[in-house]
Amino acid sequence: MTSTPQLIQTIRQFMDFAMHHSMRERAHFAKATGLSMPQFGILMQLHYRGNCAVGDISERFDITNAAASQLVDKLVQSRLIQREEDPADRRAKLLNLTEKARELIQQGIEERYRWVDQLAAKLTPEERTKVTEALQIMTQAAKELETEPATSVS
Amino acid sequence: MTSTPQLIQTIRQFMDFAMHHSMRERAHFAKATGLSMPQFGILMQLHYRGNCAVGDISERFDITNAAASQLVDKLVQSRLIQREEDPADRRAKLLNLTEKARELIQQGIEERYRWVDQLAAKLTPEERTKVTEALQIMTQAAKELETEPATSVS
DNA sequence: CTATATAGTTAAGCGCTCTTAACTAAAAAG
DNA sequence: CTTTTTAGTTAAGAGCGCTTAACTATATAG
Repeated sequence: MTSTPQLIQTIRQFMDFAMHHSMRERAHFAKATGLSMPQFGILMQLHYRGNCAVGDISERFDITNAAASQLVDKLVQSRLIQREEDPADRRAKLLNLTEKARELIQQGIEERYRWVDQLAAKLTPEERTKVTEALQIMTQAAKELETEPATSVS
Repeated sequence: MTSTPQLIQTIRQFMDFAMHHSMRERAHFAKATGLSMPQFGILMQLHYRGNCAVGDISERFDITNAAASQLVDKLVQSRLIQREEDPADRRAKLLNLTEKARELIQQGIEERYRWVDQLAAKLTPEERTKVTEALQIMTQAAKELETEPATSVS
């Protein structure tokens, strides 16, 4: 248990940089597309988690069904979401991204990761090897954490 | 230029995890304290960048002076910001966090980094060494990027 | 079949942020 | 000293997201 404080400090510092850039790019993208943050969030959920129902959105963002329905409706009117009846349960709706939305999101992702590309370009081959290995370790640990119940800190 | 695609993929993947957690904790904190996202952002700016004027806020968040003034005013009424005349330029105002705000922010930071602590706790001593070294490399690269003019990707 | 629970929509109303426009007051320029 | 620029505030009004409440329609339980 020797270098833990330094480790934590190092992770926090890098995450501050990463967060700072991601937030700014996210805000910039939302502004450029005219999407509000909640609308943007819904598109990202559909992109990463796949098609879902209105209730999944209200659950994920901790808002009422009414609010989710209204947000979805605006995205439908903007031709970014397709809303159709679920044949298996005709009360429910199936939400899909339109092609227009997919293109938009792809742009957003590329913009968001431009910083990562610039960062990677600055590293030497030796550094790249080290960083790749270390972040794979971190990602693995993150995945494990996600599947565990919440635990207390050491 | 051998392993760059894998490197970039690895960085992106980890950043996705980190962003996901940071965003959720940020939203949770804002909700718990009753602060809106813009209000929270202003407090964070004052925390990280130190005291500043109203104009600095409007510039940073790309809003008008009027909007910044109104947001600040609400934070002043909530006793989270102290607003006093700048003796060097009596048109300007000096904005400071109150003690109440500092305590609040400290809680927020701890909450936001709980994930980091859990992550660090999962690593072996050997992994800790590797991760520390790699993230120091990345942070250094990020710092260098920040001071450079915007560059195109290789 | 009837009663109840579930999925979603709609409308009214509140609070928030934001903008524009008009304003005060101080600083800088002529 | 007068003019112009700068920093900030205030007010009116638009737009958005959210909630509650009332509603429709489908599915499920008794």
